[in-house]
Amino acid sequence: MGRKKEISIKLTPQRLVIMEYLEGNMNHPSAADIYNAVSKKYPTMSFATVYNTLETLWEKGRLRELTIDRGKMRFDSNTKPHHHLICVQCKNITDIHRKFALKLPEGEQYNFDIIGIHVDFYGICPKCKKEKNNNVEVKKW
Amino acid sequence: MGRKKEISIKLTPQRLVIMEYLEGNMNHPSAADIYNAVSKKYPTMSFATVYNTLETLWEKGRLRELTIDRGKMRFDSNTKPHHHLICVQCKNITDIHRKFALKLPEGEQYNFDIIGIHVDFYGICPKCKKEKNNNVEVKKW
DNA sequence: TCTAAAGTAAGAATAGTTATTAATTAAAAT
DNA sequence: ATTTTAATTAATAACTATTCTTACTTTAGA
Repeated sequence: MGRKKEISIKLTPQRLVIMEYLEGNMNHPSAADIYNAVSKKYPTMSFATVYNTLETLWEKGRLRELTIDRGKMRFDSNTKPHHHLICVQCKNITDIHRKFALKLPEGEQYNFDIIGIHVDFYGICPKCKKEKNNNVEVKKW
Repeated sequence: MGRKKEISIKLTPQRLVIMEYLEGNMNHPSAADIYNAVSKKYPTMSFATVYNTLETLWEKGRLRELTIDRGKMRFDSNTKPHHHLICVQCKNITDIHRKFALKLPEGEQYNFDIIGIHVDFYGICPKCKKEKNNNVEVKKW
């Protein structure tokens, strides 16, 4: 009935809570973000289950993994092809749903089977621009 | 005299060995790759020194950090603006020096100060295409 | 209802990176 | 050239994110 049925994974309470949290979430949360949020609703939730569920959803193509932060995965429940605008200071990520016409150059070495293209725009977001001392760490991106 | 002098960091034997290894290196090595390679020439090299040097070079704008692999940094000594073509299977990274004309959509939420744009093409490289069982892990990217 | 397969929770293990500290060294200042 | 001092190194401990292990539990289907 519900949209959730469409994906062929066993529906457990834990998975439903996680999927509910992710659905329409535009914050590109980390595994810890997800764990912290869902354990409020489901206090016995374990970190392993968060990771297991993320892995499963991703295998089913329901999730994109983002490697934006140094050493910390972030997850994007928006699986429509889109690009990202990343604030190098606060690490917030904004979705960009424009389509860019990008073609690889010709050449032997580029003879890949392309399966995806991601454009990352890096910059300082309006909020961080306003704050003082905002250039202390700007070089770090 | 040499090009190395231009950057304003103390020149130590350790740093020179690391810089020499990185110069013109197109392999986008990880910290471990670098450590393994340079400790052959300089056996007392410590991992901490590799990380310290990478940090310093990056602060001086002499290095780009790539977050391609899950949980492992890779480093790019080519600081000219360029893009990447990534094999989702063997994780090799090919540089693309074409320039793409990319503009952010109009809109309040996109009012960033843009400081960089990176395009990542994902695909299967020619070498991996030839190999058998090459779709075992293809979904994992 | 029973069974087999799959999922969960807790915590141990691992990998990559960062932090700490005492000893060493490079570059600047005599 | 020697001294000074401030930065760098090496060893290793600590930390963080993620994966693995295991015993127990639950789900879905026969």
